[in-house]
Formats: sequence, structure tokens, C-alpha cells
Amino acid sequence: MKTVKEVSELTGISIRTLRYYDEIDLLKPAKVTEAGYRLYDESSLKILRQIMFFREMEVPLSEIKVIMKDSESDNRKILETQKMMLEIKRNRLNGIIEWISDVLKGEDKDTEYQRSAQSEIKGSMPDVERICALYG
Amino acid sequence: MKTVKEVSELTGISIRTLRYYDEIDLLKPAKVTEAGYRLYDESSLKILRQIMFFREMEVPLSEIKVIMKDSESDNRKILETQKMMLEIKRNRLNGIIEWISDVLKGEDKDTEYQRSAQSEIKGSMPDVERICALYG
DNA sequence: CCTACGATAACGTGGCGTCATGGTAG
DNA sequence: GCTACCATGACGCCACGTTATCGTAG
Repeated sequence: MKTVKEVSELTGISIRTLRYYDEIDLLKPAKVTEAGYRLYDESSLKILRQIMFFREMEVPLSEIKVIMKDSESDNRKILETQKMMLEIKRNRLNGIIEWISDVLKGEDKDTEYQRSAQSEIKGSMPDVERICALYG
Repeated sequence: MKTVKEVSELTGISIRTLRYYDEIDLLKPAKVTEAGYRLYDESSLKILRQIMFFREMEVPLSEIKVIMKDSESDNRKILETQKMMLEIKRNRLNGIIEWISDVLKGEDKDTEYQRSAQSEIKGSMPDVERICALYG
């Protein structure tokens, strides 16, 4: 049985968010103590990780709730749904990456994209650092 | 010169959002008519598409503003930043897909994941339809 | 008794959606 | 003069972050 702080540290989900998920009946604690303390078990963690996944896929919490209820305790079904979503997303990414690569190639020959004042890779791209900090 | 509705239909960005981006100085219209009508040109559309990209990558609008200002008119730099972000994301997706595949394989032999009441692929996975409608 | 951690209000924020009300272009 | 579009408030919503205030476990 884990407290909110322990779960938070294990999963990266904030305590506030755990409270909120309890409030909207998305993830109820496995037990609540006399004093009202939320306690989570292993099964809670598993559900929470699935919630985290769908959230990363930008599925609204209301929809996640339905999914989790529909496929209640059918782990394989959830995993297959997740795998499918990931593959769709990866394929889309590959498409965009190819497209950008083409544009970058085309830009060297100045096709359709006007090139800026020589580009010259100035300052080794400070943007990249910003993004990595945010995103990597 | 395109009106808000035209831009909205071309890009899928709502009129409200265009107004909001104007309001927060993220994307100002190229011109404003006497009567206050917002008018956008080709360059506006290009910028808007870059904004859309970063938004899809979950970069907050405040950060997008900085990026767009930093790399002002340096198209190649923005594109390279975007390509890098996409590759990072794709690689992460591949990792997760592999992981799920392993879990699904392992589950057949009942390793570590308890299998649900036989799974039996019931109803050809209604979740999948939900997700596709939302997500595909 | 102190400190670290728990709880519940309750208000704030980002990124818009959604009216309501009124001006404008063709 | 009608209709389709434009504008500006202003309030609503989701998914939390952030105090503020108070109880509790060790």
C-alpha cells in the first residue's frame, strides 16, 4: 500500500492529479484510511500507467474512463489498443519526417521555399537546446 | 489575402484560435481592414503551419512564440528543429511498441501479467473503433 | 512537541469553445 | 434589405497548479 507521495514519485504523476482522478472517479485509491488518507496498491499503479499512456495519446479523461471501464481487467485488449495507437502515430511521424527531409533537400536547390539570409547554421541552433530541455 | 474563415478552412485552425493567436501576439494578421477584418497572406499560412507543428508536439504557446522569434525567417533552422523533434518522438514510440509487443508475447505464456478471463477477443475490440474515431 | 506528510476547500491558468450582441460586404 | 461573414466582449470548460488552512503519523 503506497501513499500519494510514493505513487507520485514512482509515476511522475502529481499529488494534485491523483486527487483529481479520485474526484472524477477515474482512479480511486485501493483503500482509504480512517483519517482519509489515500492508499494505492500494485493494481492501482498498473491502471495509472495505462491512464498515463492514453493521456499521452491526448485521449480526454472522460474517454479514458470509458475505455478503462469497457475493457475492465482485460489487460490484453488494452495493450493491443495501445499498440495500435502507437503504430498509427509512428506511421504519421514517418510521413512527416520524410516530407521535411524532402523540403530540406529541395531547399538546398532553392525550390519553392525562399531561403533566409544564408542560414549559416548560426550559434549551433539555440532552439535545439530549448527543445531538448523541454522535450527530450 | 485570406479572411479568417478561409484560413480556418485551409488549416483546420478555428476562427476563435486565430483570434486568440492575434490577441497573444503569436500570429498577427498580415493586414487589418478599415472595418477591423483580419487578413492573412501566404507567409501567415506558413507561420501558422509551423505553429501547428509545435503545438502538436505539445510545446506551450509561450515557448512557440520564443522559438518563432529566435529563428525569425530562418526557415531551414525551424525545419531542422522540427525534424529532430519528430525523430526523437518516433524513436520513443518504437521503443514502446517493442516493449508492448514483448509483453503481448509474454502474456501468451502468462509471464508476469495475469491474463484476464480468457480475453477471447470479444466483439472485435470496440475500443479500437472508439480510438480510431478519435484518433485516426 | 516538531516535522513531514496527509486532507479539503478555493482560486488561478492555458488554450481555447461557445454564446450574445452588433457591425459589414456583396 | 437579406444573408453570410466579420468583430468584440464575456462566460464556460478541462486538467490540473497553487496557495491557504488544518489534521495526522511517527
